[in-house]
Amino acid sequence: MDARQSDLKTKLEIYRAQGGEHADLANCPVRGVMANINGKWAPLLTMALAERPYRFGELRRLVPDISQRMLTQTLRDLQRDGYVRREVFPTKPPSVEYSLTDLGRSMFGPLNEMLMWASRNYEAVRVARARFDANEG
Amino acid sequence: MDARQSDLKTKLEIYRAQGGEHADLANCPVRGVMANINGKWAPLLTMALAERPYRFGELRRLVPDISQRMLTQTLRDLQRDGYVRREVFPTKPPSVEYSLTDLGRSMFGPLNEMLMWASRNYEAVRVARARFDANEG
DNA sequence: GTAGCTGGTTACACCGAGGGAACCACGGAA
DNA sequence: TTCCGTGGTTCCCTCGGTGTAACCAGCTAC
Repeated sequence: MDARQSDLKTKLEIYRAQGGEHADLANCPVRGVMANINGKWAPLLTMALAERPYRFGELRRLVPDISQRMLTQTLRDLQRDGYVRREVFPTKPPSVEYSLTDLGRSMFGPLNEMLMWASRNYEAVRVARARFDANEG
Repeated sequence: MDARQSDLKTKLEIYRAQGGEHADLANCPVRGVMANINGKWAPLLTMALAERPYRFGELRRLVPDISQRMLTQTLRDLQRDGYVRREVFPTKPPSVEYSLTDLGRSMFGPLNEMLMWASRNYEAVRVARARFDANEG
């Protein structure tokens, strides 16, 4: 009936129709991609690797408040999704270098725009939060 | 020493220097902004409101698998950060309309680019995951 | 011999995001 | 009178993301 109204609505209906019975929005494939991109440390590590390749220990020293466990796990998740390439060099002791793939660099484009938006506007958000909280109590 | 190397490194040092003692990267203000943007339902609701204003019940019917609790909470978080405006109309029964603010529309730009990237590339990510998992077991 | 660096893995605990269901007040309709 | 629709709120519970600490193998330097 109303063309403007049916935009997102029909998108959602199409998505549900494609996916069959279990096509709830909670399991949308876009969500599955976003989840790994937006982990607690993934954006920061992606930023670092977008600049140049880093070795494991270098990343560890660059970001001191990440635990070794989460550094390993986040890098593995990024590697699994195809954003990061892991290369082992037979030095003594063996060293491991992480670098962005083409897919990773492609992903970093929009991610970086989000991050830059946040760093430009976090002050406005802080003000909005303060005003909201003031009108509460 | 090496100009290329010092890029992110010096940024992080500057950030730590600004923030004093408690300036760990885990509490970076950019993180605080990103957290509310990347909630489970926030991107979907922002997409809906970027299209046109919606009433509470409309959003509820548009996204059936969100619980009423999370719809209320997510909308309130978005409102608190200044992305969403909440207006009550004295109809019978009273209705509540949610719409994007200018800040919200500004935020939706880069968010939408991330979402579009994900919807263009989730197949590549799925393939990368499958290959990674195959080389594991 | 003992300590330290390389890059991990594993067991354990915590806590906060999110889900489910019940409840609320108000008014209209059958 | 009872039910439904409006837009919430509150309690309780689960689960997964994250942190802490200990442990591992191999080689080097003191």
